[in-house]
Amino acid sequence: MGFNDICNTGLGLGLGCLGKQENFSHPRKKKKLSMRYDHFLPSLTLGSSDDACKAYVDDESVDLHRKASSVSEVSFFSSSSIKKNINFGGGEEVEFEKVCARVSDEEDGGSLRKKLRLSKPQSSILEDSFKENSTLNPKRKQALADQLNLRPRQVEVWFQNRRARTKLKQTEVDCELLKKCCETLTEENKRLQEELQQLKSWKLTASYCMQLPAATTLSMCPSCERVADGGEDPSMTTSIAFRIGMKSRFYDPLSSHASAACS
DNA sequence: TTTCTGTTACCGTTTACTTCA
DNA sequence: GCTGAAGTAAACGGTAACAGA
Repeated sequence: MGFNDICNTGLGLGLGCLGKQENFSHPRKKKKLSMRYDHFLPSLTLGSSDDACKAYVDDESVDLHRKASSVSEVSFFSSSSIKKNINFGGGEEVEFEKVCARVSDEEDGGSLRKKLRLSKPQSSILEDSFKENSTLNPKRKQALADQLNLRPRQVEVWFQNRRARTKLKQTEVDCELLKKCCETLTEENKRLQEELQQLKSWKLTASYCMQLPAATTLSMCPSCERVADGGEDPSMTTSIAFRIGMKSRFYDPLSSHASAACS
């Protein structure tokens, strides 16, 4: 498939971006000028009557592709772009990216987004670097960009996205933890409510027993259901049970799943 | 010293694209 | 082959820190 086959290239040849080169590394500047990043890239535009086919001759990418690299299997513009070698004046052969825009409503003034897919070596190097330090300084950014044949801005964006992913994952983990904690507390609350009901009913029984001083009373722990000899003093039974109930209020569901009421 | 302006880095959100089931 | 969901690179708007005038 040839160049012309793809773009059905017409005769229009335009040089995009009249801005200065130094603007490229100043993302904030581009915002102030209300222009998309793409529009700052010096570009050759090959016009066609129907399709908007643009050829980007990004100074940076030209420079990048001059470099030979072990990780040069860069999957730039994977499906919607082709690479082509052309000769510039002095015969120097330069590889550049030619991106054929989709024919869409983005055509006038719209964005032409180029989807980059990082290769595995690139990703793993970035991952390794991220593990070392999740933030970038300019020197490190440039070094990585050089190493990976990417623009510093791409490295920066990758780190931003990576941090966002990490944060998202951590949020998910925290969410799961809180969910479990909530379930545990709900269960514990339910159990304590039942215990409270039992204690209330026991209190009634105890008051009844107090009217029968000679009677022997037994008490049963509502949690473990062990029967204890309430002994000689029925009022003690009540107070012990009450103390047990009080203690359970300080049960920490995160630190222990043991019965709170039985220690 | 304070204020203003420009630059840089980062974040949260959104968009556009790719991959995969 | 089509479609929707998930993943992700990139863009955008906002903010804060910092340096220099």
